[in-house]
Amino acid sequence: MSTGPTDARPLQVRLADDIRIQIENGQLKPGDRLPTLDELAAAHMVSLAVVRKAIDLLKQQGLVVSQQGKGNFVRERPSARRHGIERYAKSRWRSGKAILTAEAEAQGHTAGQMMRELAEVPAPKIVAERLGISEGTPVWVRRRTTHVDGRPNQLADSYYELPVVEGTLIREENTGPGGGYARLEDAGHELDEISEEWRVRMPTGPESVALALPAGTPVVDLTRTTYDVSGRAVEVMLAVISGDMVQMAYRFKIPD
Amino acid sequence: MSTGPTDARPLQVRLADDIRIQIENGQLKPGDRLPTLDELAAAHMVSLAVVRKAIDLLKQQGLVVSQQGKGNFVRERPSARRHGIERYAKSRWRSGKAILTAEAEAQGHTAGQMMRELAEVPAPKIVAERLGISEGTPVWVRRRTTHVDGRPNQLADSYYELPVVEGTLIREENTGPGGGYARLEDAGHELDEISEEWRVRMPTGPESVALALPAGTPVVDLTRTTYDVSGRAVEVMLAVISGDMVQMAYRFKIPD
DNA sequence: GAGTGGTCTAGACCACAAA
DNA sequence: TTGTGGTCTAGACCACTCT
Repeated sequence: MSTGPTDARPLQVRLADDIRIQIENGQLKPGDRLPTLDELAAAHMVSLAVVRKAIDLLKQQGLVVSQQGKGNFVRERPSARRHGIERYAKSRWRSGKAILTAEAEAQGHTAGQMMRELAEVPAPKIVAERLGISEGTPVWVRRRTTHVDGRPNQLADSYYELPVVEGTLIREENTGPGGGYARLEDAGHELDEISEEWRVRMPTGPESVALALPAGTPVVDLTRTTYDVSGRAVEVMLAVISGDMVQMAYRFKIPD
Repeated sequence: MSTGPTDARPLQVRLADDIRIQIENGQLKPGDRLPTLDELAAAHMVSLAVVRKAIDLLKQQGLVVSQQGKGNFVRERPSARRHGIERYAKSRWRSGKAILTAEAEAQGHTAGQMMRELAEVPAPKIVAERLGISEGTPVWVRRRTTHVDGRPNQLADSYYELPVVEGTLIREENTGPGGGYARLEDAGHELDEISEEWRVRMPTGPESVALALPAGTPVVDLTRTTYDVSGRAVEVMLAVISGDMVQMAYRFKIPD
C-alpha cells in the first residue's frame, strides 16, 4: 500500500484510495477487472470484510461495478448524451420527428419509450403551481420510461390540463408524428418558451431498479414547463434522469 | 416489517425500504433520530451487521446521516439556492456586487470565498478547447472555495489567457468591486454570452472532504464559458458544486 | 465443480458524545 | 461511566458464471 503504518485512516479507506488512484492514473482502465476479493485481502493482509467495504466505497463513487460470479470491474462511463436547447427546435417536431428520437439520432444513438400510465389524476402540488391551478384538480398524465441504446434513461411524466388535451392524441398512447408538442400546436397552442429547473439527488431503491442504475449513480430531477405565446403553461413534465447518461448545455445572453 | 416471509429480497434491503417508507410518509421527519442499531436489530430480529448495511443503503440514498456517539438521523435537506441566469445580470456586478454575494443575499443567505491558489499553470485540455488555445499553453488560474451560510458549497477554478488578465486585479486575491466580470469589462471586454455545461457524478474522496459532503451527496460538474461581444472566450470556469445545495433554472425561447 | 461476489451471523475493540 | 456508531475479524452459506 502507498501509505505508511502511521496512517490513521481506516484500512478500508486506505485500500479504496489506493485502488482509486490506480484507476485515476490509468494503471486500471475502464473495463479492467480488479483482483478478486480474496486476492485483495491476501495482498493487503486484511479481512475480506474490509476489502468488501473498500469496494463498496468505490462503488459509491461510481468508479467500480460488481458482477456477481464474475468480478469487480472499473466502470465504463456510458457516453453521455448532450442535451442542449436545440433539441426543442420547432423545425424538428414540425417535420414529424419526436424530440426524443430526433435528438438521439442526431447523436448516433437509438431511442424508444414505453408507456407506463395514461390517466386522469389529481394534480400534484409542483404541477399545479406551474399550471396555475389548484392542487388536486384533475389533470391528464402520460407516464413513460424512455430508453436510449436499449438502456432506460429517464422516467418522464407529462401533465396537461384536461381541456388542453381534450380530443387530442395526447390522450392516446401514440401521439402521432412530431409527438406531444406537435399536437399542442394542432390544438391551437403556439409554443413559445420553456422553463427548466434541475436538482440532483441519489435515486431511491425503486428508481434504481426502474432505471437499472449502477451503484453510485445520481439522478437529475427535472421540471420542465412549456408555455405558449399567450404565456399560458400548457405542459409540465417531471422527469427523473439517469445521471450517468446526461450532460446539459445552455447558452444564453448575459441579461442587463 | 411490512413484508411477508415470502419476500425474497435481502433482509438489509427490506429493512432499508421499511425505514425509507417511514421517512417518505412522514412518520420519521427530518432531524428525527432513528432507533439505535441495537434496537433495530432486536426489533427486526436480525444481526447488527444487517442493520448497519441497511443504514448504509439509506445513507447512500441521501436520506440518513450518522453522527458517531449520537445516533442516526433523518437527513435535513439544506435549503437549495436557486441558480437562474439572472444571477449574471450586468446591473448587479456593474453596481459593484460580486455575483456570488449578490445572488446569495438576494435569497437571504450569506456567502464568502477562500482563495486556494492564484497562479500561472498549463491549460488543461477542457479549458484550452474552450479558450481556443493549445493544451498546455500557460494560463492564469484562480482557484477558490466558496461558502454559503458558512458551509463550503463550491470548488471553483477560473482560467484566463495571460494577456487578458495582464495588469488587472484578476491576478490579485481581491478583484475589487463587481468581481472578475467587472475587471474584464474594465479591460475592454464587453461581456455578451455565457455557455454552461453540466454533468453530475459522485464526489471523489478528497472532494467529499473539501466540501464536507454527507454520504449520498452527488456533485455537479460545471463548465462555464464567458464570451465577449466579439465572440472571444475570455473566461472558463470549472466548478464542482455540492449537489444538495443547488438548484438550477433556465428559461428560454423555443428555437426555430 | 470451481471460482467469485452477496448475504448473514457473532463478537471484539475503538472513537465519540452526553450525563 | 454508559450509550452509540465505526472498524475489523472469522467463518458459514447462497447465487451467479464459466468451463
